[in-house]
Amino acid sequence: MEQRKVRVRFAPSPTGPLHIGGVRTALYNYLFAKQHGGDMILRIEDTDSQRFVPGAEDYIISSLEWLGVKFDEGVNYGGEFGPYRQSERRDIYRKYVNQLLEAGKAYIAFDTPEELEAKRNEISNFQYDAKTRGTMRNSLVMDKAEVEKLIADGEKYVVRIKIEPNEDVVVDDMIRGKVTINSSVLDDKVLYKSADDLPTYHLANIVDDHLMEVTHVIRGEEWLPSAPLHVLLYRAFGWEETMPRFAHLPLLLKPEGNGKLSKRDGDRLGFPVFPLEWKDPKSGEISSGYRESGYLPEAVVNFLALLGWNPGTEQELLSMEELIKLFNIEKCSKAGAKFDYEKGKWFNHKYIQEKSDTEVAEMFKPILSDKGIDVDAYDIEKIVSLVKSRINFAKDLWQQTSFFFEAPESYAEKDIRKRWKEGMPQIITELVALLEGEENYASSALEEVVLGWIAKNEYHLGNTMNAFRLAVVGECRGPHMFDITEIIGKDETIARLKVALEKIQPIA
RNA sequence: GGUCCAUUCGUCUAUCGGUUAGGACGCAAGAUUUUCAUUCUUGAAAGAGGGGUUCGAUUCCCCUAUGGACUACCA
Repeated sequence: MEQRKVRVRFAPSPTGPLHIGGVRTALYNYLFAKQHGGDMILRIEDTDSQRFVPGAEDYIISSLEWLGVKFDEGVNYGGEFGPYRQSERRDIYRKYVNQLLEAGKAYIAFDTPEELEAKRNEISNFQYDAKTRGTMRNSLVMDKAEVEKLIADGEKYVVRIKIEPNEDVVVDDMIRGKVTINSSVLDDKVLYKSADDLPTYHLANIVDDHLMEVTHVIRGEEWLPSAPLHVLLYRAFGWEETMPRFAHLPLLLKPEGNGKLSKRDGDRLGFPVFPLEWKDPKSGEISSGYRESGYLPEAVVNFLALLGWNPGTEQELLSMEELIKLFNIEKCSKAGAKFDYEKGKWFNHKYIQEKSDTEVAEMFKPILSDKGIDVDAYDIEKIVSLVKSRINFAKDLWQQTSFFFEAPESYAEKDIRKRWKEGMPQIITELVALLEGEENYASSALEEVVLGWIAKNEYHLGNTMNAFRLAVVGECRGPHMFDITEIIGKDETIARLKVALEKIQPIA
C-alpha cells in the first residue's frame, strides 16, 4: 500500500465545554500529526440535535487555540474536505446509508423506543442482533411493500447494521496491540434515524474518516468496545484497504478514589477540569478554567502530555516543539492515569520561573489595578523579580507582595512571640533614630549602615533584623529586608516602625 | 449480568528475562539564608495474589482478585 499523508482528526461533539481529557486527546492527535508532517482536522460531531449546546463549538476552538494546538483544516479553518460539521453533511450520509441498505449490509427497523424498552424489560440482556432481529419489526421480516408503505406513511424508522454472527473481529490498536471481539456480542447498532434525518456517531464517523482521508484515529478508551463495529463498517463499505489505524488512549481518572475524571471532581476538589472558564448557557452555572486560574498554556500542555506518556528519559519539562519531536504513540501507557493536580501546580511554577520579570509583571498589573493600586507609581518588575521564585501562579503575587503597597494592619503572633522580646522595642526605637538620620536608602548602602550599627552595639543580628521585618512586613517572611525598604522608601519605613512600636505588645 | 481493557512507591512513570527496581510530584530531615521561599543534599516509599515457563521473572503464559470502559434512535 502506498504511503499516505498522515491525517488525523479531533472530533468533539458540541455538548458542553471541552473536558480536560478531550484536551489531551486533541493534544496527542496534534503531536502525532505534526511529527509526521501531517494534517490535523477539526470536525464537529453534532449529530445529536438533542444535546447540542450553543457556544460549545466556539469554546472548543478558543480552548485549543489558547493551548497552541493548531488545526490545518476543519470547522473555522477551511479545507478541501468540507463541510466539517456533520449536521451539514446529511446528503452524504443518506447516500451511504442507502448503499449499505442496497448491499444488504443494513436494514430498516420500525421498533419504537417504547417497544424496545418493553423488550429489554421482558428479556434480560436483550440485544438487537442475529438471534433476536427475527422477532422485531424490521425490513428483514416484513415484505417489501409493507416497508415501503410504512415509510410513505411517514412512520419513523432507523437503519441498523446487519452484523453477521460468530466472527472474530480483530482491531489492531497502536497502543494495545490486537484486540479480538466476537461479532456475536455486538448488537445491530443504529446507523441512521429518520426522525431527524441524521446518522449516529458510528456511521458518520466512518463515512467522514474515509472521505476526509483520515489515516489515524486517536481517541479515548471509551471507544474501544465499539471499534470492532467500526471495522465491520469499513468492511461493509469495502474500504478496508484504507481503513485508518486506531489508537485508544487511556482515560484520565479521578485524583482520589476511582472512576473517570468528571466535572464534579473539579468542583469538589477545587481545581479546574476545563481549559477555559465556562458559563452554562441554560443554568448560568460557571465552571472554572485553567486559564482563569492562572495557568500558563505551556504548563497545561506539558502536564497533560505526561499523563499517559513520557519520553523515556528523565526530562520532564518539555516544550511543544520537543513534545512533537519526542512523542511516540506506541509508548503511551495502557492504564488510566489519575489526575495529580499537585504536579500540575509544580509545572506552572516551573514555567512561571522561565518567564521574564516583564512578562510576570504584566500578569500582575491587572490584579493590582483591581485592588485600586496605581501600577505606574511602582516598579512592578522589580517587585516581581524579588518574589517570583515563591509563586505558583500570578494570583499568588499579591499575597507575596502586599506589604510593598500597604502597611501591615496586624502582626503575626508567632513572630511577635519569637522576635519582639523584652528590650526589643528599645532597640527598634534606636533603629528609628538611626534611619531618620540616613538619606541613602539604596539597598546595599542602608544594609551597610544598619548592619554596622547592629555590630557596633553587639545586638543579636537575627533577632534585630526579624523584629525590623516584623514591624515593616507584619510577619517574618518576604524578600531581602533592604530591598523592601529601598522600595517603600524612608518615610514609609520609619512610619511603619513607629506604628509597630505603638501597636505591638510583647507576649509573655 | 455480559464484553473488552488494565494492574510497578500515595500520584505520574522508567525497566523491552539477569538492575542495590531509576526519575519526577508530594512528604520528611539537613545545608544555605537576618525571615519566608528558591536552590542543594539526604531519607522513607512500589512490582495485587497464586500457579506455571525458565538456570533466572516486575518483565512471558494461565487463574484469581481489584479497578475501569462499554453495553441508547449520546458521542
